[in-house]
Amino acid sequence: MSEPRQDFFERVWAVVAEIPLGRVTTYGHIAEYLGSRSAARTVGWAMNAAIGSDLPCHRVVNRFGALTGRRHFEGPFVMEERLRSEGVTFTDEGHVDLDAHLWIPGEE
DNA sequence: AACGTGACTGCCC
DNA sequence: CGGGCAGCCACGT
Repeated sequence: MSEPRQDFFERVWAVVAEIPLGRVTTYGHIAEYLGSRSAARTVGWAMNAAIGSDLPCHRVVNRFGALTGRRHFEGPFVMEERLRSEGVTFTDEGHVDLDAHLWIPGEE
C-alpha cells in the first residue's frame, strides 16, 4: 500500500520528539527505523525543515556522533552547549559519546 | 517537468 | 588505507 511521502517527514519528527532527554540518535537509526536504512539523507532534510520547530533536532547527530548541521542551529557551539546542558558527554574528539548516550527508536 | 542539491551511510575499487 | 559512487526522499531552481 502506498503511503504519502510527506508522512516520512512527520515520522522523522515524531521519532526525534521521542528522543529521551540526555540521549542522542543518528540519522541512520531513524532512517532504519522508518524502513529505509539508506534514507539518512532524507532524515537530515527533515531536520532542516525542523529548524525553528520544538523538535530537539540537536539530539540528532551523524553516525560518528559529530554535531553536523547546516549551521548547528544558530551558532557553531549551540548544539554542544545544549547537549551538555542535558547531561550528554563528549569525547576528546569533540563528538557525542554515542557509546553512552546512543538512543535507538523503539528501544526506549 | 527535469536536474541538482542536501544536517548521511555503506559498499566497491 | 583512501577515494569514489550509489541509494534514499523531498525541496529548490
